[in-house]
Amino acid sequence: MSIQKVNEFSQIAEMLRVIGHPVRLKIISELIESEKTVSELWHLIGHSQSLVSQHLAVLRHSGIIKSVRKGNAVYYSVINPTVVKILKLIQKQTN
Amino acid sequence: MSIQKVNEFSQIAEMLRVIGHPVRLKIISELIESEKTVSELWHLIGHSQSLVSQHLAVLRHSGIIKSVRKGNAVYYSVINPTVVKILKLIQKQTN
DNA sequence: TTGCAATATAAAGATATTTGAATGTATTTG
DNA sequence: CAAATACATTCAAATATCTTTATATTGCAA
Repeated sequence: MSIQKVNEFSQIAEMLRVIGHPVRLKIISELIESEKTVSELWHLIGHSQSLVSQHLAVLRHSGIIKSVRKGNAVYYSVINPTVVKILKLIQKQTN
Repeated sequence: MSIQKVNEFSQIAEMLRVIGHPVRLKIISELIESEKTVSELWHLIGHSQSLVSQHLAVLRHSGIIKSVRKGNAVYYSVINPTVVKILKLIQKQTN
């Protein structure tokens, strides 16, 4: 097994671990529907602003979502296409 | 958001978290190719028997793999179809 | 420029996970 | 039956993650 392969596995595992958290999974599924601000997410999900913001930071640091500031608000959206595909796959399985 | 939905999210997140570990991801990808024993896995992956066995237990408890004893050896294989689909999806993205 | 609304970050404490080492349990073979 | 092989479990230490609380930053409007 090459070093490349090992790194690949680690990176993929890391991505799966990051999306493998109930709050983050919920955030992602909301953001796939449409981009949203922190306060929209926070109210939708029913957790504190701080908690949502911190999970958003985790998702951002791992390159799964991006943020764009529009005035006072910060809009988040999903940018990792693999994550989108995984979520859609899961939704298909679940329904 | 219904209680059902919340539980669904938690269950899916849990599954993703479990497969989101480098050793477990490697184990799963080996087992998708073909069922294997602990000692085959252990030598393939390059970790101790104990470590591989423990991760196999985690995967087994979460219903992702099953074990079948054939005499002295215990054969493991993947039984969760969603996990298989996710792995195949990722492999497609990666190559 | 002061104050407010929105968001981000830091620190701390609680909890969970990971790992290695040691030990236990089946099963086969001599 | 005893020894060897294959695998599982348990325990403790190290490390990582999660949540809460408090505080900081940023942009805007008055």
